[in-house]
Amino acid sequence: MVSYVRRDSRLSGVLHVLLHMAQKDGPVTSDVLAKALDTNPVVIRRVMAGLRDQGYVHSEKGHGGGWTLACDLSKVTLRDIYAALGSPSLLAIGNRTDTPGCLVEASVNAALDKSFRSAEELLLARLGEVTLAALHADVHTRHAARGHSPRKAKTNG
Amino acid sequence: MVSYVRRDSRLSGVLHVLLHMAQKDGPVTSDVLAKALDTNPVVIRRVMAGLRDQGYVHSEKGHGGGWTLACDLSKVTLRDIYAALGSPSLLAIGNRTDTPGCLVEASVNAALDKSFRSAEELLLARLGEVTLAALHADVHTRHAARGHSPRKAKTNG
DNA sequence: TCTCACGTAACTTACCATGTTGCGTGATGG
DNA sequence: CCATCACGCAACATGGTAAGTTACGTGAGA
Repeated sequence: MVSYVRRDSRLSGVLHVLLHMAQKDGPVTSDVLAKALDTNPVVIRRVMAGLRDQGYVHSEKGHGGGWTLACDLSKVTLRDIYAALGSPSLLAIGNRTDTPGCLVEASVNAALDKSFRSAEELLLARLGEVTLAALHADVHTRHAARGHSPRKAKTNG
Repeated sequence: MVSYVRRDSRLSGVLHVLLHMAQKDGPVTSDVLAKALDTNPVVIRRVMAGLRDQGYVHSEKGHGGGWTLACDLSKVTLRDIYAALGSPSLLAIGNRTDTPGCLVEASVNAALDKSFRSAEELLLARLGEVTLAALHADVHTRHAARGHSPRKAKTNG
């Protein structure tokens, strides 16, 4: 009855991947993406599976294959991506029990749940305000601020 | 470099304990509290250590010993208790890396952090609005709604 | 047909709140 | 003074999950 939850960075990772894909013309292989994120290709495929199933990206096998964007970046928000990952738990703290047999605990649960829910709602709302296009534009802005030419970006890391 | 975090229910547990103590006149032993929370006395002592160090509760050894409240319930909020527990992580999702060597990741981090921070701030603010006294009153309200006499409460669970 | 790249299952690892055991300390009471 | 109680604390065990890894299968291109 103990719910575990590791600090989940899948959303962060997926966004990183999507933005890298947005900077490339052709398909990008899991291997290349894995190197960019300093991780394993299988991890990339695993985490991208949900996005593929929901049509945000497309994958192709064989020579010249890899991952390509299959959506309008200006119409997809971080909240959409979060949902595509299966809407994992947002909060790291929670109630001891969902079905308290004790009035005291029921009272505690009610008070905490109220706060928890409002925080979750706010977070989801904020994620819903940010489009992938906005993020992509931000990357270019940061590049310019670094004194580089916006195109032909070096995309290590 | 992977930050782990189990669904933390210490706040929930501590609040449960404090409210039970508020309903008793004398000291309450870790053993009694442990039975109420269906856990181990050592766990109670461990989680209460922070509260004791910060003066919210008092502990006494020997015969007739146990835990007693040492604060004004109307002046202590859930946020105070949360802080006394060491301000554990609130969010279950986070960035892959805190120090990105990649502009793309920096951009992702910035966007997510903004949302994360606002959610955390809201949650803390909400917790800061609820006093232990309010929770205690809520327990009595729930008791009355159950058709019991407010005093002499049965405090199982 | 060989290589590439994804698809997927199975296993391992890392991490940490919680559970548990054991021993020490101080206070009460006989 | 000694037995008992109750906290203090260190040390170890447990359990669950994201991420890492290995292995094998499938389909597409050269």
